[in-house]
Amino acid sequence: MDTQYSISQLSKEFDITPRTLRFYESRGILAPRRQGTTRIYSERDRVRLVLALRGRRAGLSVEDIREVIDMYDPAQPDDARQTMVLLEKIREHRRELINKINDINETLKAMDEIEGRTMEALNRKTVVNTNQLAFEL
Amino acid sequence: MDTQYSISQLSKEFDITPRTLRFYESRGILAPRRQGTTRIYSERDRVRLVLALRGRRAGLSVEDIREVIDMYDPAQPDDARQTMVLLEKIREHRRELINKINDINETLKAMDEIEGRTMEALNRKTVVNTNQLAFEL
DNA sequence: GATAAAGTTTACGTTAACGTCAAATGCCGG
DNA sequence: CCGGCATTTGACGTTAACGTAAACTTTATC
Repeated sequence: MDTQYSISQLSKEFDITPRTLRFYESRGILAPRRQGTTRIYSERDRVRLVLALRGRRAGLSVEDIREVIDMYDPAQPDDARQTMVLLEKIREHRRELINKINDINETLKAMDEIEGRTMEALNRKTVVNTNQLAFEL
Repeated sequence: MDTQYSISQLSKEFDITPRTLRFYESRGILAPRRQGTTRIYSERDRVRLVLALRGRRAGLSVEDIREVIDMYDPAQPDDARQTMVLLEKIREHRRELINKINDINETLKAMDEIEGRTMEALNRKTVVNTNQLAFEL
């Protein structure tokens, strides 16, 4: 079958603009073939796009995304030295991501506490308001 | 004791520039008192800065950070309606953060796989190189 | 074969979060 | 009193990740 997609199909499916797809192409993340001048995206492009959007939501830069995806989907085998360099980059990314998760968790904990305290305060206020209301009736 | 800090002390401690501290002040996150024209940061400022930097690493915008911190450390009690609005914002933030963690975890899983495959490839290459080396010797 | 719909390139615009001067002021040891 | 260092305000500069508009071409449709 070798499914293929137009730029508008992909942009609708993932709720991004064509501009974003062209931008990712300009940064080496996507490489659709051309039919004349029109872009035609393959299944492989679609997979790379999924990974890219996930990385984006995870907070990676477009450049980082490209590096990671290229490792995941190696077009040409690199020499060992180059591979080690990239491997170290991946590990660094991972350390950063783990730190990020920790920060997020801390923030979530703080939010929980805020929510608890706020609800409590809110209840107190509601009681007061109810009393006032009762008083006025 | 009521410890207090100069702008350079805080910027060194947290490895940020004075510019960042002034910027956060301009956005309502910090509010150091002044001695003449010079900023003097209190322990409360320091705490708010810690929260701000954590939120920053977690991927919150400065505006979001301000909202969250203000809820955490309410200067004046808000009316109930306003409180509900902020509370809903907090909950939305939390949903976003949880999604973010999921994306990060997916990315980490992909990285694990990449690392495994890369190590494998690397080992194969090393063997080849070793052979070549042996051949040349 | 006109017209609309979709796509293309080029290029300038936008926003967030600071960076980077510049020019002036405050303060301190010698 | 002076040179030097810390700070201040103000303003323009920077980068990333697209948005937006213009001017055209291609493709589909009636």
